[in-house]
Amino acid sequence: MAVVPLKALIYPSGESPISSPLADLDAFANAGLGWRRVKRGETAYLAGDKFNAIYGVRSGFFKVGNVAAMGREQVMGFFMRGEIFGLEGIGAGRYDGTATALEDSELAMLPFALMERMAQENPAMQRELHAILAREITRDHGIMMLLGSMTAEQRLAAFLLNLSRRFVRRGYSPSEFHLRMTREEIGSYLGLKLETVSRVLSLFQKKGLLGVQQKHISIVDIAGLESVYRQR
Amino acid sequence: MAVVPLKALIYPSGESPISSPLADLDAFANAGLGWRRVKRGETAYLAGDKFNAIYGVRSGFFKVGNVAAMGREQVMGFFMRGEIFGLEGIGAGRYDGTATALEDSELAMLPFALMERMAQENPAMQRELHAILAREITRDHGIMMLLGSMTAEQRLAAFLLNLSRRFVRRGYSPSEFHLRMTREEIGSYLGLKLETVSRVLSLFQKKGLLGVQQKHISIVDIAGLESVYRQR
DNA sequence: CGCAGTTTTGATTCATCTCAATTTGTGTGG
DNA sequence: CCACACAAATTGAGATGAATCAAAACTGCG
Repeated sequence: MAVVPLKALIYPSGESPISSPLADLDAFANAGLGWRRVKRGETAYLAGDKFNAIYGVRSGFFKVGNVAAMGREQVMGFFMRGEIFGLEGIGAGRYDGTATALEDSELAMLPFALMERMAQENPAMQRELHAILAREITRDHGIMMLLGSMTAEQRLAAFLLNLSRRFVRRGYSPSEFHLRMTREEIGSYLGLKLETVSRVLSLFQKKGLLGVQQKHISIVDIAGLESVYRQR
Repeated sequence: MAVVPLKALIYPSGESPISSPLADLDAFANAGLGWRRVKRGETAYLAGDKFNAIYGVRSGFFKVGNVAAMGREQVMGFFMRGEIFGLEGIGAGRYDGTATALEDSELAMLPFALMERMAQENPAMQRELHAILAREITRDHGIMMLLGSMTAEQRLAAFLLNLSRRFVRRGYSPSEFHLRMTREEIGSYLGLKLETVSRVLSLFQKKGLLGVQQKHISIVDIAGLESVYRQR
């Protein structure tokens, strides 16, 4: 049996944007694991769907959001190439959010039952799985921090710095990028209204921290952004 | 070897306030697992400590908080008997919060390496472990929802209803309880200032939803609270 | 190439914060 | 057991950051 590291299941070819202790594993290569194309605007799963797999982004960009009781959407996360989403489903056995592609994308499906079985037999795979879950917990705590105690400016600064770091790890420019999501989606993610997001972006531009051209962002002064984030 | 369900490690005697598919497992009983008394105001661990175990509350009440950069504390969670905390440590190998007892308490220490080893050999234990991690993710998402899109009144209502549900599961009254934490800690958890917490509590009282006597809360109108929570 | 969806910007309102004073409760030592 | 001191909670008044409502400008999709 061929030994296939997890990363190879997510990334098309040899590349490994994410550094993590990768498990040697074989079953995936054969097993029901599939790849799936999802076009912009289409969904990988809907809130309420039965949970069976987590997803790795091979290419493209996703949002996972939760349409709560009364129409208002809450975006729980954005995911780019090499990142994994769908973990919110594990608890209840159903996804509690809807995953929507923000651009034409490719997904690797990682059936959870299979992952569990493999983790059972392979300590490295187990570590990998726990790392994935732990990363999600850490990520969520960071967001709680943001939402619980930061101003609109700090939230936006943190958001942009976080995006920048993630882009850079994937080999893109840290300072020039294209937002795939609308102001409304950013706002939902950060607990702000779209007008506020727009205003703060304009403010940052006026302060000389950013260049903003609709969805094109260029970070002019990273240190400045960081100090906005830390201020107070 | 005696077969000991996980719950028995957390609860002193036979009782099982939490319903979950419990693993049959033995190693714990013998292994390095320990119990620990923590007095009110003392800590189970500090932010930055090396992560080695997660904790089950056998009795008492804990808060886990994160003193970010500039003095301002952010409370990430409150934990009562039968609940498990310390999971934030798994990701980085260090706890990123400080766990403080809000009353004299007893903790069960669950060494994580041991749990992983056991999960490796015992599918039921593995399921248990994943359930613990998944529950934390679900919990965090709920809090993100709160913080991202709810008013002060809705947050307080959700908080009280959540406490009530948790108390009831442990065999306490759903409508009469004693808050172990200060208004400031509640506020930090909910992304509000202590004065706001106090005001909203007073408002609820005036509306006839609650009786408030400092830390004694009696929920007079659960349905009313629920409708506050859902309103809009 | 036109139009719907998105973004920007302005004016105003409102919820929550901040600052401040008072009351109430709690733990400690005489 | 009482009294004192300190911490926690309540309440008020005013300031403020973000939301809301509204209009105009942009733009990229079909």
